Formats: sequence, structure tokens, C-alpha cells
Amino acid sequence: MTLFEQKVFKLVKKIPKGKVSTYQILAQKLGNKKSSQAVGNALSKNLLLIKIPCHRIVKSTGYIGNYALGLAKKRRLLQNEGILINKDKIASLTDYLYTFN
DNA sequence: GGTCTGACAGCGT
DNA sequence: CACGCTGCCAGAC
Repeated sequence: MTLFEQKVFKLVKKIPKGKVSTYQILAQKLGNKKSSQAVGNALSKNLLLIKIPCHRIVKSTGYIGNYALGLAKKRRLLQNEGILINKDKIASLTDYLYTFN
């Protein structure tokens, strides 16, 4: 796999249970916040090869975004960690946001 | 909330 | 090497 993808996974694995982060924040940590689309792209390609909590990554707008195994699954996993969601959107993103300080 | 545009890594041609 | 797409996006309308 590429270096870019490896860096993405390394960060995602740091997100604690019950917390979420955004594609944009990850992109920012990798040097360019405009590469958020590429971050999501990297996650979709390797979900089947590596075990990482990619369901903890959401859009900066608060919406769940997309997920290789389906939105229903992603929504269930997040709710299972205590995150409130209504209609594929995080109730209060700032309450769960993990910014890697 | 739907739609359009901009940006970017990866992959195929 | 250079385009041209595509995709778990973001921001502006």
C-alpha cells in the first residue's frame, strides 16, 4: 500500500472509543486539509485488508458520510459507542470530536 | 437539504 | 511521464 494510506490508518487507530474525527482533520494532519477526499478514498480501499475503526470518521458537516459496508452499519457502530445520531447526522459533533490535540 | 464546483491521491490507459 | 477518471469530502450557493 502507499505511504499516504499508511499515515491515514496510523492516525485513525488513535481515535478512542466514543469519539469521532473528520476526514478534514485527518487530511490536515497529513499536511493538506484539501486532501479530505483522498483520505476517504484511502479508507474505502483498505477496509477489507486492515482492521481499523474507520466508522469513527465523519464529515466536517456532521453527517456520517459514506461507508464500504453501508450507512446502516456505520450508524449502528457509532450509536453502539454512545454517539447520538438522527437521520445520518451526529446530533452534536463538537461533543464527540477528537482533534488529536 | 439538494446541487455545483474545487481539490487531491490512486489507478488505469 | 501525462492525462482523465473516480471516490467513505468541503464549502458555497
